[in-house]
Amino acid sequence: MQDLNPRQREAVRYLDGPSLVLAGAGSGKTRVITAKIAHLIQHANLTPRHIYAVTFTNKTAREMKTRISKLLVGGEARGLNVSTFHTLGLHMLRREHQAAGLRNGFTIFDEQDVEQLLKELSKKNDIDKEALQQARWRISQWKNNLINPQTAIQQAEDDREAFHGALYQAYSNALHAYNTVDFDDLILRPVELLKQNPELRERWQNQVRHLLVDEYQDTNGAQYEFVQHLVGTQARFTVVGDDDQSIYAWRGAQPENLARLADDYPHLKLIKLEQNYRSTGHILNAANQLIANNPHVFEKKLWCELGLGDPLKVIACRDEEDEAERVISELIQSRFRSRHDYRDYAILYRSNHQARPFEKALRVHNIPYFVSGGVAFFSRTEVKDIMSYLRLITNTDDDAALLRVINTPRREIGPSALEKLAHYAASRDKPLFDVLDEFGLEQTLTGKPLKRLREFHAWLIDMQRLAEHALPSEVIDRLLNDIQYQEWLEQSSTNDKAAKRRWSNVNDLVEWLTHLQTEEQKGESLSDIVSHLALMDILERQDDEQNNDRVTLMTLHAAKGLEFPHVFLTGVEEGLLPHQNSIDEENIEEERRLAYVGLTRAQRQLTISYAEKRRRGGEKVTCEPSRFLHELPQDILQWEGRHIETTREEQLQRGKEKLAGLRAMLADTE
DNA sequence: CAGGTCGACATTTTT
DNA sequence: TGTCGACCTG
Repeated sequence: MQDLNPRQREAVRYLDGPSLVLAGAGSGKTRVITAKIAHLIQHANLTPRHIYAVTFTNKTAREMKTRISKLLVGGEARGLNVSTFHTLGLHMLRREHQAAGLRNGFTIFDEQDVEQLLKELSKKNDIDKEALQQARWRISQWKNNLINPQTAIQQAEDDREAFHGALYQAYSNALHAYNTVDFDDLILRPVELLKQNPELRERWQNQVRHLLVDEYQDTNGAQYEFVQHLVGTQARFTVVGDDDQSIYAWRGAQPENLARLADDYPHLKLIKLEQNYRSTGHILNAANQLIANNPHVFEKKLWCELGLGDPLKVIACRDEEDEAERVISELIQSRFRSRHDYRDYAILYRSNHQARPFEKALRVHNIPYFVSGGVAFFSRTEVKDIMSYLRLITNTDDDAALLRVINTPRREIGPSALEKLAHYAASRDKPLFDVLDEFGLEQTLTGKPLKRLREFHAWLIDMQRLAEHALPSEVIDRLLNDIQYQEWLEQSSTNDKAAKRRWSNVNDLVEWLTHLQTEEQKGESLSDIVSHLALMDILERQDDEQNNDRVTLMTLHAAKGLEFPHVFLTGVEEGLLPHQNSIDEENIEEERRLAYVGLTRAQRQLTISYAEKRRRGGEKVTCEPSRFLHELPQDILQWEGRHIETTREEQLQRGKEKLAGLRAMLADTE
């Protein structure tokens, strides 16, 4: 408590009702949340298991957990619930699966499964990729607003909406048949349960005695209601957010939920945290001035006591390779000067593919690095293959998983056999797996294909039996061995290197799986682990392993909530940041917030870079420096490189500075 | 049914 | 860059 400023202390102590903490970047909001949890346990007599804290990423959830246990003595934090919205929803669905109409061991559909299924369902309509995306997006939007298929169909006003509605209906039916849920369901279904079932609602409201929500500006409509129903009329909650850091509107987040809260809870206590503890003055000024270009619901001005610090450096580069080279050499020099660790540096970018050149340059210079990017890992075919196998073992109704693995590695079960199988299963109104050993199947399938299908069925039954009593790690070992997956990778990959890399990805997966089974003392079942994996509750853990002195590479989205002494904000160009799509959709404000998030990650040193030419698709395109660059206070920018508007004075100045820098370095070595 | 080859392809952000 | 799909042949 002594470490907190008066505002923060107020936020921690306030227990009389609902409260909203408007926390600017670096204002110590995580500190407030963790301190409040400790306070609730130590001074408000709440048992940890009645306290729920919700964050948006698994990483922050984990971080919060460790910070709280450091704050509390011994096992005082035991039983505390810190998780993402989706994990909380999953836990609720698990516990209440009967009420939700789900069978035990239900699985989670990921983005690709969803897309595949929608494609299958809309096959006869012959729609292109674009239209498919649109349908998916529309359905997700409906779900985020708690609109069911019937209502969607009723409200449809044109043909397209009607089509989407019908697809939504068919999609929901299919998910039900497969005993699966999608990501949106993890919020939607719990809300429905709470809404429709008074007994269940009361039980949960009694369970959740205080709810804390981090990054509240990123909640969507369904999540808003989730919170509402969990806290009930008692409304004992603390939500923390910052409208300037709302960067997930594209995913259905409604930053207006912040304002809506004040309407729904008239007694809402509003507390603003405006002192920034993270960044030096120049960095903060730049961020403040940039974000001032956005309209604001809540006025807020960040200030700090850390002094002005170094000016911001801007590096103009020839192309993306040049950018990578210059950023890395800047990093090397800086590290040499300041004797910082590699872990003190972060390279941030708008989109994932920008990481490549940096990775290459870092490898050339032998600098350890870490790319934070969970999705990429899980969309790898080898990872998806194994995941699908595991899913199928825990839930044989999961047709999507079955279709993915039934002929991988090759089992000589081709499209025509599958076509017949699917047809037969549809006529029997049963999951694919269930009809594999039916006699009736012999009407349509004979000979080798039939034999193969039967073999597959028998093998899977075996695996299921094994899964019942063996450890998850034993199951996966047996699986990889039975299907000869390493050999399959070797022969299906284009070259040895790729095969090796893919096999090592599989091993990573296995490693995390074993990790989950041993570390989490709960003794997780295979099905628990499979859903954890689906929620990407792993991998992010990589960075807190032993040798974590590495440079961090990540997207701006992934960087939210983190801080680094030195930050490189790269690819600051029109079309990239702001992204072209956002320019087209005239959604510059969110991009500006994204840039704001990037700027405010830096503690001491901020370097901005952009390329004048960049490879886009096939050919090189000329790029303009981002408009956001012009919105920064120009007098604190220190340009370097081939800036078009460079005046002679600036050139001279730069020369001098370079010399001074070299001298400093020399002095350093002596 | 498997496997090879060729050519097109397109690259926002994540639970 | 490498990933995906279409197409053809054995």
